[in-house]
Amino acid sequence: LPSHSYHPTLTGHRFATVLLPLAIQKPYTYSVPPEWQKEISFGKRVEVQFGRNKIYAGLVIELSEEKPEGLQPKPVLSVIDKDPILHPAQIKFWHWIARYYACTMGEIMAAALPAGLKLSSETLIVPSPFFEDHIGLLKGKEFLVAEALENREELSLEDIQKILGQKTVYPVIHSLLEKKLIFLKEELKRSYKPKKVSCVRLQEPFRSQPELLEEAFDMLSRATRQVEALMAFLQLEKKDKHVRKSAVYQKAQVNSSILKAMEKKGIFELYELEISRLGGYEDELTEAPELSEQQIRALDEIKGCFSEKNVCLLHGVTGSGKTRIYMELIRECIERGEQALYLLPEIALTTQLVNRLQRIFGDDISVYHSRLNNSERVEVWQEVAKGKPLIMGARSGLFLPFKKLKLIIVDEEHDPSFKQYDPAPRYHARDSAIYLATQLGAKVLLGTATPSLESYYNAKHKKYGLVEMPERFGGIDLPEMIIADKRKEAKDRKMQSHFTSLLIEAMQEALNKQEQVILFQNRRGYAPSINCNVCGWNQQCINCDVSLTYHKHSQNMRCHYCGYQSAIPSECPACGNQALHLQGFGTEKVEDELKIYLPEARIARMDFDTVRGKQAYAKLIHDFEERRIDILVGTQMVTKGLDFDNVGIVGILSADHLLQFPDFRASERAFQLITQVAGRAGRKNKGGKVIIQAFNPEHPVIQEAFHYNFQRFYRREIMERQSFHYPPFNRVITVTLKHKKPEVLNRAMQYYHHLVTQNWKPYVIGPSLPPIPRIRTYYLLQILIKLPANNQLLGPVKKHLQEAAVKTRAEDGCSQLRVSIDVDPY
DNA sequence: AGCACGCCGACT
DNA sequence: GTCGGCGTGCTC
Repeated sequence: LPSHSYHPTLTGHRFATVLLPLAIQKPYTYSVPPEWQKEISFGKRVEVQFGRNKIYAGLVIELSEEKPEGLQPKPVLSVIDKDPILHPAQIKFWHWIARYYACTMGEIMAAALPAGLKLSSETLIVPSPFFEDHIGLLKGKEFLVAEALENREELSLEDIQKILGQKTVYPVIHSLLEKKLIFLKEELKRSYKPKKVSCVRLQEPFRSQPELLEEAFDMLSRATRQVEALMAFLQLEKKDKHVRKSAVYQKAQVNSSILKAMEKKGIFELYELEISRLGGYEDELTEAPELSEQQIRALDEIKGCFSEKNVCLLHGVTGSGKTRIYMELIRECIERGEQALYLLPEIALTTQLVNRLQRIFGDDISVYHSRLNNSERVEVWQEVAKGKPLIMGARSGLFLPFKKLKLIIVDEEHDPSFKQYDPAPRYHARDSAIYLATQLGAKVLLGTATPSLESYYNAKHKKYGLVEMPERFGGIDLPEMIIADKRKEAKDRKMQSHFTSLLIEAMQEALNKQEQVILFQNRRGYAPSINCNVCGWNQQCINCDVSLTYHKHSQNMRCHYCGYQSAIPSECPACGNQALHLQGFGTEKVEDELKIYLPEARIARMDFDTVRGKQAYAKLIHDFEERRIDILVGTQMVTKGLDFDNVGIVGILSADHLLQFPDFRASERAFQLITQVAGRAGRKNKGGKVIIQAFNPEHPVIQEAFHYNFQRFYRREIMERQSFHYPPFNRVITVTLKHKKPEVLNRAMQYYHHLVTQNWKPYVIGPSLPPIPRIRTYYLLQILIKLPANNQLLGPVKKHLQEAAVKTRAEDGCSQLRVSIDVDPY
């Protein structure tokens, strides 16, 4: 056939592959009606029907001319977005995550898009024109529904469930539909609405010809209030392009009827202005402080390294001023007209650091984290798409629709919260950032005082650049480390409950000098369990295989895995013994007992329980900054990125606990936590001290942290990893199967294991019971896959693991089985 | 995630 | 008999 055409033909895309905001395996294909073919494009959302009546906003990820075989595509109902909400690069990134982390595109869509962009319809029932004539004839449940409909105009399925007091509502609805008394209505819920304010401006000709205003004043000569309103407006207009109605009300003491009257006279015009929900930065901007010599050198080295490599690891001790270096790189990035992403562990975002950068970059920053509401997230999304220069975000910030992202900073690179555990996608933001950057031609800076073993290994082996900053900013010494031997003090009877005399005395001394104290204990609640010392009973959670933690403050027992709560047992239900005793200690107990030993100190606690409220975290930090708190007791929260001037003592109450996790990363975590929490001491003033309490002070990790000897820690730990075939030498994948019935789970695991070992026997370890074998009423079993790093088999293995999951679920009785695959389960 | 359909035990 | 709960399969 000739390639030219004699008649104009439709050149649009005729079929669209659409991702739906649902937990389903694959995308679906829809046809594109002619009227939408010009409008539709990659990355826009479309309104589509899925199933019998539901309507969703799906995302177009592919367009084609060919009709797919064996499908009868439904038509796209409309194109929702004027501009794409994503660029092709993002979808390419999603595809990579789906492959690498063995998850579905739908799961990524769920994680990536803010809720406000994931729309689905709600089914509503409304009365038909025949409704009135026939209600009289109805009886029973149909009558109840009809009666409610008479008063309410429309009912949701949930309403009907409530009216009938039962879950199944379809039989009743079908019967009413058949009798043609009702209609079903499906509408996409618009969850995001721009925020608007009412404004006032002059009507023409006054707006463009202010000299004519004389006439306006003449016209109003007898209406004094209106004259006042006009004068107020003219003053306000000098300061602000858009004058708000409310501002005029306030300034001229007038109300809406006056403005309406002036609108009729042709003077004012009222209009709605879309405004942002994201508060702008209002304070003065300041210059970043001078760079130190060390910082200048480090900056040079980083830039040198970026000329050859995409990734650079910045290893700088706590307080060396890494943030100042980020600022410089970000500034240069913004000056080139590019975008930068600053990734942080969630908890570090709500605080000091954001303010610090805002003082430099002002409104060039948007912040993206879990405390934003849905509308705010959509607005950040839109700002990023428009080219906002700097985004500070938690891990999900990676998914924002950047236009020209050229720099990603992963601060606190070692932090475990960069890895998402549940639900899928179980991705690591640091590793994903490196892929994304490579794809976009961007650079990645990993910053930390305690590099992860993987990153340091990669740097040592020249995969990443490596820049070291061994000194603190301003030549301040690293805080002095002191180990308090709990075993020895216990023997000498010098311990006061969980405090060594060394720690108590040091705290007392700090308080005398008006210095502040941070205490770290890695457990919340009062005591991790209550035990019977006769028969050994302790109270377990009804949903999980863990003991309940005693919370003194709220006077109950709680499960830290599912949130289950119960009363405090007064006696042992097994043997009737009334002398139950508390085992172990958490932050509540530390706080409580401090009040006894240091009664004059002002003590506050910072853990999951005290910072649940929206502002609680910020308030605690502020109070500590303002020195309204002397001693801050907390969990990991106190280790993350806090920067206080006046901390004289940091105490680690039980270093041994940190080493007890049943995980190959326990040592790494312990070293990082001790070093990080120690880094909170003496940041501005000299002479900060860190007191590490331990029963086993000789433990190599405690010794290495004590000597600030990262190198020795690294050498020892990397050898262990090598000899036990752990990362970075081997790749690890865990597969966890979950089911409510243990017998079904056992059978399913047997089959799954059988399928996997058929092909990959040498790499499979297990099945085994995980450390907590039952969580939230689900029984768990897992297998471990270990493969040499860079192994060609990695791809096929992951694919097979996914296929085996589908096959196992297809077995009799296994449809409720849940399979989670976790690649690099750090 | 819904929604339909089929199976099965509990009750009018 | 039939109502309602639950498991299973399918949706372009």
